[in-house]
Amino acid sequence: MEQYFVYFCGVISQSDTDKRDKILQAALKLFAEFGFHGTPTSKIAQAAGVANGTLFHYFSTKEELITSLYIHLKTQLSQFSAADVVLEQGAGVKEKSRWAYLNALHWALQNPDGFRFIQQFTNSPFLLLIAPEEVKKQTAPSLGLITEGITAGFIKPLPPEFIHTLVSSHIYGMNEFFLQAKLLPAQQEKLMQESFDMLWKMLT
Amino acid sequence: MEQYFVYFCGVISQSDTDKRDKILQAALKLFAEFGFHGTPTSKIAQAAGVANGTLFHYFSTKEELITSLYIHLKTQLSQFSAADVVLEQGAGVKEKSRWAYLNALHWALQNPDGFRFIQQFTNSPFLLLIAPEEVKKQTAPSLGLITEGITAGFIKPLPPEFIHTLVSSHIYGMNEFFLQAKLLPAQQEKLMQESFDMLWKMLT
Amino acid sequence: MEQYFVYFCGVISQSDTDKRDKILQAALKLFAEFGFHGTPTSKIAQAAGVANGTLFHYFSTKEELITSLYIHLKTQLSQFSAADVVLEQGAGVKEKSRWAYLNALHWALQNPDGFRFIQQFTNSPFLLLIAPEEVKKQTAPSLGLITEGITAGFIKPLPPEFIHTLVSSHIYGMNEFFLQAKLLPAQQEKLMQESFDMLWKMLT
Amino acid sequence: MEQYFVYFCGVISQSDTDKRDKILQAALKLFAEFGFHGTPTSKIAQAAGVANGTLFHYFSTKEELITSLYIHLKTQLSQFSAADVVLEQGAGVKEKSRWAYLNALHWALQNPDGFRFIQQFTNSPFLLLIAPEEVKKQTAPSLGLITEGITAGFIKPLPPEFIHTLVSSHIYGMNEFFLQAKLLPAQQEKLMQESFDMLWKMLT
DNA sequence: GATGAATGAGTTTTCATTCAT
DNA sequence: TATGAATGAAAACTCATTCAT
Repeated sequence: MEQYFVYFCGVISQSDTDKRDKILQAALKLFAEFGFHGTPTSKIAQAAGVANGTLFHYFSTKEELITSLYIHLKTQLSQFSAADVVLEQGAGVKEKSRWAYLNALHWALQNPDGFRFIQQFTNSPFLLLIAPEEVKKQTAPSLGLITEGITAGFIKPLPPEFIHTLVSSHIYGMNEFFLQAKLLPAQQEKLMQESFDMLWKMLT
Repeated sequence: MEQYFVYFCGVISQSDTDKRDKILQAALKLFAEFGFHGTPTSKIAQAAGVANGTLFHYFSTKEELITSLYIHLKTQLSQFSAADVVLEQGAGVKEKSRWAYLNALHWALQNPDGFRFIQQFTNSPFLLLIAPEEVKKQTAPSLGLITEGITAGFIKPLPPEFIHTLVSSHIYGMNEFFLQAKLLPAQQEKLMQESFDMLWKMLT
Repeated sequence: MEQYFVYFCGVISQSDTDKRDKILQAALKLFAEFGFHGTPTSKIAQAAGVANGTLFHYFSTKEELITSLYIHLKTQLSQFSAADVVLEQGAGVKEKSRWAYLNALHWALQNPDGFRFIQQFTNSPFLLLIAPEEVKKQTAPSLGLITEGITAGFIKPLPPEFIHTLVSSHIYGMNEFFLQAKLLPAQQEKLMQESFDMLWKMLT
Repeated sequence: MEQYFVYFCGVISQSDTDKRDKILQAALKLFAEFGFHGTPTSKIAQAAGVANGTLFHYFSTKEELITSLYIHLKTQLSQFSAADVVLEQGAGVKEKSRWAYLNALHWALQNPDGFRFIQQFTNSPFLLLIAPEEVKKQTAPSLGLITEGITAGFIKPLPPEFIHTLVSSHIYGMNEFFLQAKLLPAQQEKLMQESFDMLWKMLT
């Protein structure tokens, strides 16, 4: 389960320039704390240790920086969520769902800034700037699994998007609770498992 | 069930000045569309049909306007949610919960701008400006009902805050789905009822 | 020597309305602390316990309030300075000068806000708004005494305005020193007497 | 004696940026005429030939601009006053004092805007923003000379700060008179010399 | 006379973005 | 590529003044 502890910085870049990464990281940290409107680009550049103009060398607009960051994090989250599911091809729908669910929640807990940013973004007018195809790409694995579950007769025969929305907001709520309740790791893990059972009970 | 259709504007004022109301209404409409950072105070004043300075006569700060609006809407939502529950004292926990759940969802659907604003606010750094006691006041009825349900043995013996968070995010998700799916009223009502049953199944 | 302790409020009005006085008093106190640009008319009205608009009932402009206050205080100061001089008609020039000098200094120490305001005003562009005849009226007694001294051969045969300016700035400096040095009354009085002797030595 | 005629602009900058200087110069000219509250930053920027934002690139606040200008001018004045005094190490206390006195007065006459600004500033609430150590640094040379004079038995044994205050206000008064009397240079120079003798007579 | 809500021009300040180096 | 000084449009907020009551 060590993939949970992969450091954020290591995950976000790899291919691009060093500076681009530093900018994204700095932006994320500041956005999480002050919101994107409360964070001037100058502060981001400063925190990233680059010049003011350099930021605009990599992102032609503040808006582009924000949406880039969103797509990056959302992609990362959905990949992370689907990670082990892919590996355990032999597993049943329930087990695969449990993995996906727990992975997503773990990612959120490991990347509080990232998850917070995603929430902020989702509830902002910026969301409209994301191409629908991009959105689809990211929900596809989840919707696939749900469809599989419905077809196999495990999950209630309701629109997959509906189920997906319920699952997403359930994860959102769990994260919210964990952030505020500050449980011990063991308690947290136990409650996480139990919450999946509750969720599954609701959906089947 | 006609109280669901009370118009927002009628609900928000009554006691205060005319202009103060107009400002709040205008702010709500613009915030919902452009976000609060995307909405200059000058635009709000203009939309409200008052002078620029008048806005600051009623709200000494843009921030104060935003938080005032939030508290107003949140209070309205929680009162609306609890409305019939109070009346039906004889009802069982499940029925009272159903009422509270459906009421909240109805309010969200009747006041899409208001609900959208609440979401934006909740996910913004502004939330920290709200006194914790104010937050408690608003979640109290819901927590009371949950505690009652746990005591009576209906709801799982988990922390009431935990249950509350799950219920809230469930409502949040439902609203999200309805906003995007554009169902017929009848379908919507049916799915709403069914979703409560699912929720109840999960919690018991 | 009890005239030194005449209360300011008693001195400033007498004939006009109660409210006009309260406004002037409040203005003086606030101007002394925050400067006239740092003091909004609304604050003055508030401190005076009258409505915002009432201020403009008595003074059609903030500027008029400021200049009225200046003329009032300056008149008071010069009258106070000349007070005993008038009474002691038999005294010699030196003694009359000493009285005038000490009186002025006492007034400054009894009315620190007033003196501070006069200084601020004198060094501001507002000074240009005062009619030259008004200025002359106030310096007349002092200039008369100086001319008398020059004619009598006591004071150096230099332009009276020149002497007057030196005396004024001497008083200004003495006040400045007393304000900052916080001497005991007895020491203060002694130094005051000594400073007159120094001044007289310089001028003769 | 040609150093008296060094132009202000030449003195103020040298090391700093071009624009920073232009802003300070423009500010000085406008402040002298309209007072600092009567001078919007936009006008300063305009007069300096820079963009509005550029002013805030160099001075984060209007207040900072004002205090920077004050410290700059006050430093310049005290350096200028002490200039030749330092050179004439062999001279007696009286001659050194005469130089310092005349230098200060010459500076005031050469830099009427600067002196006027210093007066305005000194009589404004802004003065409190200046660190006491900064104030001390500037009065140190003068106090030193006075102390020397007292020790040597020339100047009356009174507190040096007291003497300093009297000298300062004497200079202030002289300047005031010269500004208003518009004498011929020769007359002015003669009166200046005479006024020093009068001052010295007073202090010894 | 007295009020105080309402006004809107004007002020300081911020900040995304550009561009010469 | 990278820089950071410079820009100027736009934002929040202030405040002297008016006027209907």
